[in-house]
Amino acid sequence: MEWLTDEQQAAWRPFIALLGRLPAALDAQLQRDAGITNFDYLVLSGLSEAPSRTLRMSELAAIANSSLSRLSHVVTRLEAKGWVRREPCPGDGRFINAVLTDEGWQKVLATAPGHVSAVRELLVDVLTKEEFEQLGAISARVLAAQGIKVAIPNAGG
Amino acid sequence: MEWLTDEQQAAWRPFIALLGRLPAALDAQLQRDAGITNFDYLVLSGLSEAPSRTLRMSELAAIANSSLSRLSHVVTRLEAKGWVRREPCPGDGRFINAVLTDEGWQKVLATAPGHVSAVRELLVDVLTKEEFEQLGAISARVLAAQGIKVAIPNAGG
DNA sequence: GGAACAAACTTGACGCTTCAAGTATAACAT
DNA sequence: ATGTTATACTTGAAGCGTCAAGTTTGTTCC
Repeated sequence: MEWLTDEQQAAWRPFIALLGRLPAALDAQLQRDAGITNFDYLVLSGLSEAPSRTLRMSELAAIANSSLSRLSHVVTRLEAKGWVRREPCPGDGRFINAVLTDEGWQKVLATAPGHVSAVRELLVDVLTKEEFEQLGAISARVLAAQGIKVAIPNAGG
Repeated sequence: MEWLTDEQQAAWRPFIALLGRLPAALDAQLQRDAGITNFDYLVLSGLSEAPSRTLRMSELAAIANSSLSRLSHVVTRLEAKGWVRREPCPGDGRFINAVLTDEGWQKVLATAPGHVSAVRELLVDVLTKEEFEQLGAISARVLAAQGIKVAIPNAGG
């Protein structure tokens, strides 16, 4: 085998540190201010942007970068809090629609500003416009290599 | 408040997807081939690179981007597997040294090649040299804004 | 149209992470 | 020298994620 070159390590180390720390920092803000996890937020905000605030479990799992199993557990918790409800899909009994309730919508509205601020403070505002775009492009490329395409709203895609 | 612009979202979405998926992919390889988590590996390899394969718990926590609590639990498990042992520090009774055992060293040797291959396949090889360096520089910058400095071996730092 | 297969989702158990609290040692103040 | 505060770490419980199985509903293929 061959470990990474010094140059590669100089890039790898900061990146893996970021991978470890940024999610923790984002989670900390959401937990403190809204009592939810980053993943909860991803699920709620994913639903909030969908037509009729409704998505099939499997679609929602793709948006939240999650296994169905994980999503199922989380939706059970979110349902218990009254933010989401499940509805069987009339056409095909295998599908389950997750629907954001009005209370869930209110939760998203209440939570978004603080979360957006955290994203800005931790990431967006410490980078130049070009750097942030590069970060996005690089991320998209890594995901594309795994066959994953990320949906971007308002991007004609 | 103000949500992100379309341009910013076009960068943010792929990035957060990467944040969700890459650790899972790395964990999957390590779990399958070595029965350990990414975090376990970070701890073991961190020790393997330290002088005398020994680090104080708090230093190791910094290297592994972890809380002391999390590290303490993990070291307990790694100790049970015979890969790490704890030693009180003679000079200052508050410090505890974590020491990589010979078995732990062997585990690192056995695990590293597969892990490195995964890192290459998932990340390094799908990017150009320039992109990978940019990714490292951007990561370092984001961390620096939090006051975090990442140690790079063989970099005169 | 009935049996085999597949797809979508759920469930339970186990392991890991986090949080709050606790212990033990050292440094500091008076 | 003694009480106070700070540092380094541990511990237990509660919550979350993962994995392997299980359930239910559709599809396919003679």
